Amino acid sequence: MQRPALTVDRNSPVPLYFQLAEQLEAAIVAGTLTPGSRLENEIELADRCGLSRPTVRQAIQHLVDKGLLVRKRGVGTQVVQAQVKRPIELTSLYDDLVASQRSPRTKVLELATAPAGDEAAKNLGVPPGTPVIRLRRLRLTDSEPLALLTNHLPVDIVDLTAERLESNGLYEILRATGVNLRIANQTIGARAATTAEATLLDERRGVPLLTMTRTAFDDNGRAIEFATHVYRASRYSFTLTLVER
Amino acid sequence: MQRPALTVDRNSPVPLYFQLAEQLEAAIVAGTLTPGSRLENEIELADRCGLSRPTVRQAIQHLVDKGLLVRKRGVGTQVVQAQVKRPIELTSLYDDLVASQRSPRTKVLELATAPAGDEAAKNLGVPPGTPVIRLRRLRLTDSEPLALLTNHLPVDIVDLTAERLESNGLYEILRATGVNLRIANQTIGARAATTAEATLLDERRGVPLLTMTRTAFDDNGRAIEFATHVYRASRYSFTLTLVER
DNA sequence: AAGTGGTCTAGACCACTAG
DNA sequence: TAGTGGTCTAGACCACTTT
Repeated sequence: MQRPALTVDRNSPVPLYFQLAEQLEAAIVAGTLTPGSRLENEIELADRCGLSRPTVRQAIQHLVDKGLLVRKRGVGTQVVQAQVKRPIELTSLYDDLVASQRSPRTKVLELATAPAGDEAAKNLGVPPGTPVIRLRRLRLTDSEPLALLTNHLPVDIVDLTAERLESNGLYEILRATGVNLRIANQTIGARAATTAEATLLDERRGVPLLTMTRTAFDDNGRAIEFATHVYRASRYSFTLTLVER
Repeated sequence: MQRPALTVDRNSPVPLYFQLAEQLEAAIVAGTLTPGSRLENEIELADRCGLSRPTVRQAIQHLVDKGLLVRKRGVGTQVVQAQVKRPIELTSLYDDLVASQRSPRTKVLELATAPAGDEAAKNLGVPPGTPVIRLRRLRLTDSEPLALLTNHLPVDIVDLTAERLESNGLYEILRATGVNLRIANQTIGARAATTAEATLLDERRGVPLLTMTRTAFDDNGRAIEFATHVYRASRYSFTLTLVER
């Protein structure tokens, strides 16, 4: 049983449950709460923090969803033993790379408005032939090609410039414009590189590529982006953590 | 604003919030609640079902996590427009295939106890050389090879027989033995098929394969399984839905 | 100004697990 | 039997969005 120091600031605009969750997470990351160790029970935790039990439960549930804690009825709450890896999130590759300090670079290959093809139209929920923004970028890290990114967006979402796209991720630009991405459907597969792809990615024709297609929707349910990305399998893979609820 | 019929059974052992969530989900699937439509507010919903607001909120939160509903403060709760696909879950490929009615078949290629190699030992958290169960299976659907599955398990988890493995998924067997899988780390990538893999999968050497490695832990945080699977990219891909919280 | 979801409280009873 | 988390209630006040 381990009892990390916990204090909440009732004058902070940050919700109390979130303050508690952050402190517990920090204690886990710092090693103050060791993997496999048990937390105090919820009542005791509530008393010690001066919070109600439902608020404490909300904080714990947050960390259970994150895969950091495990609860068992009749037993208690334990710190997960398994090392949790960063899950696939609703973020862009650019954000991911920045987060892992990989100094990404972007080369805009195409930025144009063109009639939507059948696939893009279907995924964006617009009639075929509707003008859409078509964007193709090459993403590099440490001057090595990593991925070829193709995106389609409705024309009225955001004004994109090649310049801005070379210094910011697409999702970052969307967020700054006030677009709130809420839900996305993704498919991950593999296929052989075409000659054109191989040339751009500095590989040979036929090498395995990891593919990801994604349709992202904002909080109104409107399709904001249809993406078809291919990654060099030799330099990229997806990592995720699954939590049984 | 749409008001589906909702009733809860207070004598049922099923939690009230779950009963409500199920009925709302059923209404969404059935089309009674159409995409984009708004639900009643939480107070009204609570009154109409004879439940308290926190219980109603718990039901709604469940469906938000599932990606079926979206909540916006000051606005209301809406049915998501985007079609939600089945996410990657902590289930086996076998279960997935059965669920999609694909009549899977399994051929056990190897089932033996052998000293753990470095990678398996590291992922299972045992010293290298510790005896572990090594399992290799070929999974087919409609008599076509689909994937080559390699698993390592600690010897004392479960008694496996080739016979049982040919008629049940590994996860099903584990569940039946009382093992509760709680968390798993997965990596999805791609690479070219070796000659041996190509022969087994009825492909040619060098074709792109989709790869998945997974380490699964039970609710005590003990590593139960280390899997290395390769899929024919021409016949399989991963689908998942991301929800921004 | 009115209506919505977000947060929070202080209790209560129940189901499950362990010794 | 004692202790744990799971569920549930009936309120309260606040922050945000829309009218």
